[in-house]
Amino acid sequence: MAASTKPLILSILKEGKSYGYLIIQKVKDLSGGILEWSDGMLYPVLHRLEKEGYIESEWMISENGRRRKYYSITEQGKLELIAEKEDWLSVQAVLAKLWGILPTE
Amino acid sequence: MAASTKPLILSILKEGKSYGYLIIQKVKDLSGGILEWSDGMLYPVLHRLEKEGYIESEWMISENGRRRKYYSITEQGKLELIAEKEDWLSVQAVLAKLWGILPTE
DNA sequence: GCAATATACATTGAATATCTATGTAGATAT
DNA sequence: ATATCTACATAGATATTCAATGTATATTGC
Repeated sequence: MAASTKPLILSILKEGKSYGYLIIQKVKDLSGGILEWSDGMLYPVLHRLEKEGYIESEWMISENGRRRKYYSITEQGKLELIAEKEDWLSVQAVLAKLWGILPTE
Repeated sequence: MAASTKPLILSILKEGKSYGYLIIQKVKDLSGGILEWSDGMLYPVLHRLEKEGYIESEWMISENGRRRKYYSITEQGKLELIAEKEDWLSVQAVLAKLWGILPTE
């Protein structure tokens, strides 16, 4: 389910700028190793989100001389995240009912 | 987000057989009117899920003479639902962390 | 010093998914 | 009568997905 990439990426970037490789690590980390994204899957999504204006990028050189493309969320991206969150929680609420579990807050 | 159609449809059919039009009503109902699926969106998904063996169908005639195609979940579909549920909850758990809300159970 | 691994980004392209528009048809309500 | 509701279906343009492949530098282990 790669449909979850959008809210996940936007949510991560809302916490501060990050770059492709680190985002993959972060997702793996937060999920306890369950979610393992490939780079070939992520980069096209980042490019698309940038093209759509939800995130923006800037090249930077890290301490060790490695080049990285840092992404940050835009104002438009923050609005989009709010909409994505609403959508997600709507579905989540229905599934929670069907599965007999508590809805999130 | 039509990626949620699969777990939603399988979850609804796990509660008992149903048909296209009623599934749309059920989703609208459970979501308090938020999720409004079009029939042109749903039917191809039903056909695909049947082709993949997760659900099966039979034509029936309702009390008022209307023809309906009832779908039921298969054993394979039940297994798939378990997997889908796991996937969903994995993403849900990560989003819950990022959003600072409680994870579902 | 060399090989293996980790870091870091990018694109191509085939396969698949999405969903609007459109069509059919009978039932019910006004 | 006519509008609305019930009920299913497909075509096809558009978008998405992701594995495979390619480039390049840094670090670690031996």
